[in-house]
Amino acid sequence: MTSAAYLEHLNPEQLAAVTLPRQSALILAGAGSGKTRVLTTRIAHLIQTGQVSPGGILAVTFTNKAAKEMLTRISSLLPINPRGMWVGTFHGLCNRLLRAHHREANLPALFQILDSQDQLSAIKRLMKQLNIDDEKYAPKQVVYFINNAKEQGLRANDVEALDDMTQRYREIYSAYEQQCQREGVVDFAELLLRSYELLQRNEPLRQHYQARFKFILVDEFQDTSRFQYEWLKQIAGNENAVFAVGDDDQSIYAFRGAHAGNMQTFVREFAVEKIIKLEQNYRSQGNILDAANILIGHNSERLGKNLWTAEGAGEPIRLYAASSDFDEAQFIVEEIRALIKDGVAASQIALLYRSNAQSRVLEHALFSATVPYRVYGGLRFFERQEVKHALAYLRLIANPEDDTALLRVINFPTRGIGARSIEQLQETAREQGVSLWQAACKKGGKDSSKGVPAFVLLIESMRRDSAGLDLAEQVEHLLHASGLVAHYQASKTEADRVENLEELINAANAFLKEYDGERTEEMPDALTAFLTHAALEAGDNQAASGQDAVQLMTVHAAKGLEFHSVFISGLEEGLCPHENSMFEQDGLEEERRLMYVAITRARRRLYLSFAQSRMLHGQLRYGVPSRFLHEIPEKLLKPINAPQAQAAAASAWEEPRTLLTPTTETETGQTFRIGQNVLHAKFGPGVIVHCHGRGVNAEVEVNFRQSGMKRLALQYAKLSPV
DNA sequence: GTACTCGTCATTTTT
DNA sequence: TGACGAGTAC
Repeated sequence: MTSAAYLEHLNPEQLAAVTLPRQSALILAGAGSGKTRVLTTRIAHLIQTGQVSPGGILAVTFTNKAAKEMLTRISSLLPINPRGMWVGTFHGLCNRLLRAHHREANLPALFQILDSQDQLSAIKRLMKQLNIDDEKYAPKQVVYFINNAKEQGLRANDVEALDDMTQRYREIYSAYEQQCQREGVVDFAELLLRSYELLQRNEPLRQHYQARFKFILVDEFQDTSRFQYEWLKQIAGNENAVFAVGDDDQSIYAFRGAHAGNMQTFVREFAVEKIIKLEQNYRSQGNILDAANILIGHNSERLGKNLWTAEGAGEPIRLYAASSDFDEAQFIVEEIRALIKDGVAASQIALLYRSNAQSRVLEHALFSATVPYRVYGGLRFFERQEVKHALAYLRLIANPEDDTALLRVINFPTRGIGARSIEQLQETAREQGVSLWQAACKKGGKDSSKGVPAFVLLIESMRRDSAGLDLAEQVEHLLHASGLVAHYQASKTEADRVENLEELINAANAFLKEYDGERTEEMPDALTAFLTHAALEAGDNQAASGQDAVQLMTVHAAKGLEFHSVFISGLEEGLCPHENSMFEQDGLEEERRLMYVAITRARRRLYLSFAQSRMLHGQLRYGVPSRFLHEIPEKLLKPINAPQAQAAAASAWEEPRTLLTPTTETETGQTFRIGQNVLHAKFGPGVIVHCHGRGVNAEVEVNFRQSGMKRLALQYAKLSPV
């Protein structure tokens, strides 16, 4: 057979990547360079040429959406059943592994997954029980501590506690571990850690999977965390080929643990010989790419890459200097109307901003002008209060020992079980070392028409009555039996929640259809599968779809998307780059990457705008154009409202007075400034957060990556700039 | 239990 | 400015 059809129309680099022999490789895939295509075509190619059967493929993505798209595209290339392949998110794959080997992992067959909300409430509950002052130890901090420890592969016992605070945290962590184990629940971080430990401990199992997954492919490799990388290493073993696709310039998730440095580590540890760069861009026109290339060129920590296009330069980038945020919004709305009038679909116009708070003015202006729009972000379907309540009833049917679920609905809708009764239950449960459910059952007796005994009866009857029903019928039954529907129907303010409850029935139905098609040995029953699905995949980011509407979202949310026209608003110092980023390790470079991602979303037309004044936190703030605007060559920009915009573009960048970064000077004349990255002999890398005094009195406060905040006298401390 | 007030807080977010 | 949680009053 000559070259297969699916290999046609690939450029030489893409072709090289797709047909690479079995070896570990790094594909540096620039924005719009066809990375998903390369990934999916490679998988198809590997199978088609008989190098591997579907079962030998493991492909990891970061979002369920990406995983789904990958599967769809593979199916369109090959008439194979993709069931045998393991394609999914890290968490999804871990779940699959743990379901298949729950006994070896010391988990119940029907273990449930806690989402972030559930985890936080579990921690709050635990802390109340342990009588820990939540003023002194904020539950959110505790969650952070635990997740952070797990991300480093540490159990409570492994955490080194040098101070009282950490000691306390560790105690809570330990109690939390026990609580989860008792209830048969795992949080997101636990999925990873547990499956990692399982493979590490269980050699036959590890060898089994290492022998099975001959080809491992990772999407968005720059977004992997340190632990996810370790996880990959373990499942890959020494023999298998890891095909990592990523773009260090689009690494914008360091704040949630992404470690782009994994790319270099990967090259070293997997002895990567082939680094293939995909630099031809099929999305944007020349001027947009030039701006993006030059901007990102200001970053120092790069693997290096330059996007190019076979298309022409296209339109210039439009720059608008607004007098206020209000003015900026007005301008944008006018331009949008003009674009729509010119025939651009509203859904092909994106309005991007750095932080969600900025959307308000824009929404207001769009609304007033009756331009249809759609805002991304906010609560997702399975995170909604009413849906979580319904799911809690489902969870109780699946596993009554689930205390989190029980507490959520024991008195919702209200049925006269007050804080007092709940405390009593908790006390009994603790004394006897049993679940709340068991404590509730024991409480029975006297009057079973109300209170806790009635609740026990309710749950039991629900379980009995829904036994023969299919999933969707179960959901429907419980919605009514629990009184949830009646409760919301009776409410004046929350009646619209009923719709979402009805939607949940649809979701169950839809899930059932898919699930029946690929029932696997790992998933014992539809109910647990559905609950897992709900926890692992929180659903669409609201905003009613369907209508052709302008898309509003943060730059983060826009990653991976593309639009005919893009507006990047709020390009002011302090907003973009965000002021807080100055206190973070390599914060400015990450902000620049964010800007790079924003720019590369545009195919044809790009608008940049900033406002000289803006309402922020209820106060009027005067801003200075972002330094990123100055990094884009003037010749690419077309100032819309000269001379302000012209002046903004032309003037050389100066450190704005409002953000004037204080410096301090040592005796020896060495200067340090806020935001600077430094290296300490003992504490390692960190970033300067405050400066005080000068000469022999010079002091700095440094936020160290490992050891946190430290105050150092420069006279003694050995601090060197990085 | 619900409705109100007060105080606090304020990037980015997937699983 | 405005959203949210905690606490208080009925």
